[in-house]
Order: sequence, then C-alpha cells, then structure tokens
Amino acid sequence: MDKFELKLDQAARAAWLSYVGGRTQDEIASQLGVSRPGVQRLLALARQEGLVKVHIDHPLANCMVMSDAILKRFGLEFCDVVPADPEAPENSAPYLAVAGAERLARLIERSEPLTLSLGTGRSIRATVEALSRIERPQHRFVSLVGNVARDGSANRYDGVMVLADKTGGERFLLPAPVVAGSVEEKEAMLGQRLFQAIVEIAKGAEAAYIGVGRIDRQATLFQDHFISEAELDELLSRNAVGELLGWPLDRNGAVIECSITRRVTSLPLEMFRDQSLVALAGGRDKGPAILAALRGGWLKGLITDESAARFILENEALS
Amino acid sequence: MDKFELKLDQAARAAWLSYVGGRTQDEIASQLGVSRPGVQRLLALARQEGLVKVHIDHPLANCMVMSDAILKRFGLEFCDVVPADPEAPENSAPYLAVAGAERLARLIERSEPLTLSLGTGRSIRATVEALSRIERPQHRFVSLVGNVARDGSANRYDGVMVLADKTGGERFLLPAPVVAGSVEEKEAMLGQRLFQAIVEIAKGAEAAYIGVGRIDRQATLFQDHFISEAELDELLSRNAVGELLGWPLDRNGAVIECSITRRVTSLPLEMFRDQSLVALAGGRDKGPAILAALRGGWLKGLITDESAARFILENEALS
DNA sequence: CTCGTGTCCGATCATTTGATCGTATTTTGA
DNA sequence: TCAAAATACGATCAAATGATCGGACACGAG
Repeated sequence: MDKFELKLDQAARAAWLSYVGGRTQDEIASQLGVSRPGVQRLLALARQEGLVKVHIDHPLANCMVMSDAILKRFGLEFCDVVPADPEAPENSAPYLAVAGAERLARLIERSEPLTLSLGTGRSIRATVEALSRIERPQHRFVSLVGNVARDGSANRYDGVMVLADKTGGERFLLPAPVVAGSVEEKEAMLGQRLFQAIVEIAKGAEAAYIGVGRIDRQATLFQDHFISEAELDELLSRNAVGELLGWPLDRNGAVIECSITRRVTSLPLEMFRDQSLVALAGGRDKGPAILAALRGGWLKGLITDESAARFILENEALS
Repeated sequence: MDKFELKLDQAARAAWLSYVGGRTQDEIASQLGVSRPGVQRLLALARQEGLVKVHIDHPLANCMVMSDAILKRFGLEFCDVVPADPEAPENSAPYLAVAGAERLARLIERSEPLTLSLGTGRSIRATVEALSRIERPQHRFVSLVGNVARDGSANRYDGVMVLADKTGGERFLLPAPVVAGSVEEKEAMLGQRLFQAIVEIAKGAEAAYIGVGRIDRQATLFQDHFISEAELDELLSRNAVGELLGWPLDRNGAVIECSITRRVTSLPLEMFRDQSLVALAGGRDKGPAILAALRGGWLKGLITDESAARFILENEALS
C-alpha cells in the first residue's frame, strides 16, 4: 500500500510541525497544502500509528506510568506512586506521608462536615503528622482499629488523636484490642453500647485511610503484641501474606478464616465495599500484602511508593 | 530552591497526564487539586524546563529538523528537504522532483492567471515531468535561460515546453545561448524586441523555479557546452563554487565579475530580489553551490535533499 | 450506463486550550 | 511590625483543536 506510505509521510511532517515545531494546525495546513481538518486527521493518524513518542524527563514519569497501570488493572479511583529516593531506596516513608497528607488535606479542607475513619500504623501516623493545622471543628474522625494492645498498653500510632488535635474535630476511638483474647471477649465487646455507637459513626464515614500489614516476623501486628508468636505461626501456615485492619488475607486477597479471624474486633472489610477505602503503604517488603489487598478488590485508592508499585506490577500477572 | 522542585514535580505529573495519559486539563486539574489555569501554568513550565521530549519516529523527522534550521538560518519562506534513500543515497532525484512538483502544483492549480518563470537543468525538467496534466490555458510560462547551446543545439532540458504542453498555457522561450560568444553578441541579443518582450513577461512572474549549478568538471554549464574548458578554468581560478541561471557565485554568494559574466544573457539575479525565487537541487556534490546561493540571499525557497541539507548545516557556520 | 456503496473531504459546531487581567497573598526590607 | 513590592492565583475571553455531519467523488456491481 504505497498510498498509505505517502499518508504516513505527510502525517510525520504534520506531527513534526505540530509537536516539535509548535506551529498551529492552520499554519501546517497551508504549509502542507491541505485543509485544516486534513491536518487534524494526519495528526490523529500519526498518534495512532505510534509515530509520536513523548518522553517526560523526570523521575516522576516512571511513577506515573506505574500509577496508571495499577489504577487501570485494579479499577481504583486513584493511585499515587511516590518516587523512591535513589540514595536510600528503603526510606520512602516521608514521601509517602506527604502524598497521603495531600490526599487527606483535599478532603479535610472543605467546610461541609466530614466523617473520616482511620486505621493504625506508622504510615497513617506519619501521614496525619504531615498535615498542616487547620480549623475544622465540624469534622469527625473515627478509629477503625482498637488501640489497646494485648498487654493493655496503648497503641503508639493512633492517628485519630493527632488529626483531631490539628483540626479541633471530634474523635472516636475503639476501646478494644485489635484481636480479642477469646471469641467470648470479642462478642462482649461488640455488644457494648459505646462500641456499637462508634461502629455506626464509622459506617457513615466518607472515606477510610488505612495501612497495610505484612504477615511475617516483622509484622506490626506481632511486633506490637497484638498477636502472639503462636498465632503468627498459625497465620503463616495458612499462607497469610498481609492484613487489613487486622483481617488476614491470602495471596488472592480473601480473608482467611481461622482462630484469629474469629477474635478480630475491627469492622468487617465487607463494610467498606461502598466506602472509599484507601490504603497507604510502601516498601518492597509490603508488596505482597498490598498486592493481596488489591486482588481482593478491597481498595478504592492506593498511595504507595516506587518499589512496592514495581513489585505489584511484576507479580500482578500471576494467577 | 525546594519550592521549585515541588513545582517541577507537579509539572512532571501534569505533563505526563496530559501528553502520555491524554487527559484533558480539567481532569488533570481535579486530579492534582489545582485550578485549570494552574495546570496550564504547570504544563508551560514543564515545556519551558525541557521536561517534555517529543520524538517523531519516522525518517522524515530528520528532514524536518534540517528544513526548519535552514529556513530560519537563511530567512526562507519555505524549505523542503526530501529524505535520502538509504539504499541509494545518491539517487534522491525522483524524490526531489516529486517535492518540487507538489510546490509547483500548488501554484498552478489555482485558476487566476499565473506567470511562472523556469530555469533549466535536469532537476527542473524532472520536476515538471512529475506534474500531472491539468488544464490551465490562462497561465504563462517563461524560460529564464537561453536554450541554445554554443554549438547551436537546443537544450534538452527545457521545462517550459513540457509545462506548457501539460497545461495548455502560453510559452515564452529565450532565443539565446546562456553565454554569448562575445560582449557585442550579448548586447545585440539584449537589444532584440523579442528578447525585451520576454524579459518584461519574466519580470511580472510571480515565482521562478530554477536549478543550482556546480562549477567543476561535472558542471552542467560545461558538459552541455555552454562554456568552454578554458572558461571553466577561469571560473575555477576565481573560486566560483556554483551558478544560478549561469551567473557564477563565489562561496559567499556574490556574483563573480569576469569575462564570462559580461557575456551571460540570463536575467540579472538582482531582478529576483522581490520575486519568489525557488531553487531546486540536491546531492552532496551540489552542497557548496546551494550554500553559496543561500548565503547570497538570492533564494526565497529551497527544495533539496537530505545529503545536501546536511552539508549546508555542517558548513553553514564558517564565515 | 446507471445505480449503489464506500470512502474521503471540507464546513460547522462544541470542547479544550492558551492568554490576559484584576485581586489576593506572601515575602522582604525598613 | 508594617508597608510595599513581587509573586501567585483564579475569572474571563479569544484562539485553537477535535468531532460530527452532509456532500462529492470514485469504484464496482448489476
């Protein structure tokens, strides 16, 4: 098809004049001797045939590519990928916190009353700490995870406190451990009026920002004494790779039914199906956990870093 | 300037979403949480800072770059550079002819009466031959160069004949050799009524399409017996590098005053200062000649090939 | 030779983009 | 701490772009 080649030549010329030369389509039209819509078609052809390659010369370009891929693959509403520091690739926590804070700020800045629920974890804590102080007494912040460890000590990383302090909003904490000592204990807690009231508020939350937990020796759940070593081993033997709000997930994102699951006091994940559940986690080590959460379809938004994003995209294809 | 870095980050994000992602500025605005003009500014910044690299993946891209450079450097109205065939780099004549024919066709297609003057040479001849037949009896075509060789034979490459045949337009030929036998002979010719009449018509021409001649052993001027070997040597000794319409030029494009110049019967180049003088020539060997013509500022348009264009741009910087 | 069909082309309109201007906000110097 | 300047921001408008539509042309079948 020689005709087609000629068209491509023209298309290349038009594309060059437009993208590199910065001419307007009218100028190109008179220069190539075709009508303006003709130029239009040529440019469309050039793009369609892949003649035009655009490269963004900035570290963030990579992140944008991955962000877009993850967004599309898992049907998220948004996905932010922050760049890994080339110096210290494992220390993207500050970037992550800033990115999360930006998203949060967008929610909080508005003046209509807002109910926001928060998970626990270092990432969430760092995120709310990165937020600027802003007066929003009309907002309400709910903790989704009990902030009492098994030994009775308070969780050091509860973001609701910080957020309420910074905004002057109301705070609602879950007076419970993440994992109750027994099924009966859990039932008792779930029966409490206060607990019920808080759950109701959480149900009305517009968005929930939570962390993603690994399930291994370094798991926060274990390190912070929410579960015992035996329980950790049980989870591992059942192929848990991550957890959301204390609910252990297998590699496909399904909640694992086991002795621990029955004692988890957090709100069931199903509750968030029609809420905006946003996960905030980074680092290659958390990759499997984040991937599981994505596969489960739990998330509407994800804020992560380059190394985790790369892991996700590399391993996403596997069943 | 940390603030600036942050802006650049945003700019990169915006640029990616716009150029790679193909989103509209409104979408980007809501995604980045800034106003639409804000996105506008970010994109401007990204381009200004060179974050956006566009590459056209087509052989013609090179040509466009060079075409643009030549256009700007020598203040032309247009410059077409046709690609060199990678197989036979020295045989771009057909491409050249097609490119020239396209330009010519644009002129000829219109219905208002047009007066067009033509030089001689293989390129011009090939160009008019590449034109499609079109009925334009209202047009007039003038030959700018005598078509009689010193030995009395007719020039084989006169395009006016072909063009007039193809369009049904009027033809005006210069009944003279390019170079007269003596100054007296030239004067006699210039005095002829017919000659004068044709000059008048040529003066009214809207555009003139001419070839560019080399000055060396392979010069058309010499090969076609318009000048003798002794005359060629004289030109060479005076550092002639090219000729337009038989007027020898030095490397800076100035017409060389010598015994031959005084006998050239073609119209003086000065006459074309306010006409659209277009040169049509390609091949690396003609590079010096074309460059001289450009330096002299004689041309308003140039149609050439990749190898000549490369030569021109490589040697253009020298005084 | 005529009719139908498909493709291509250019006019027109809606959308998107770029630029200007007035206002607000921050920053810097006294 | 205040004032002045510089900068940044968002509303508005003009220009450019993309898309749809109707018509013309060419090709092929009947």
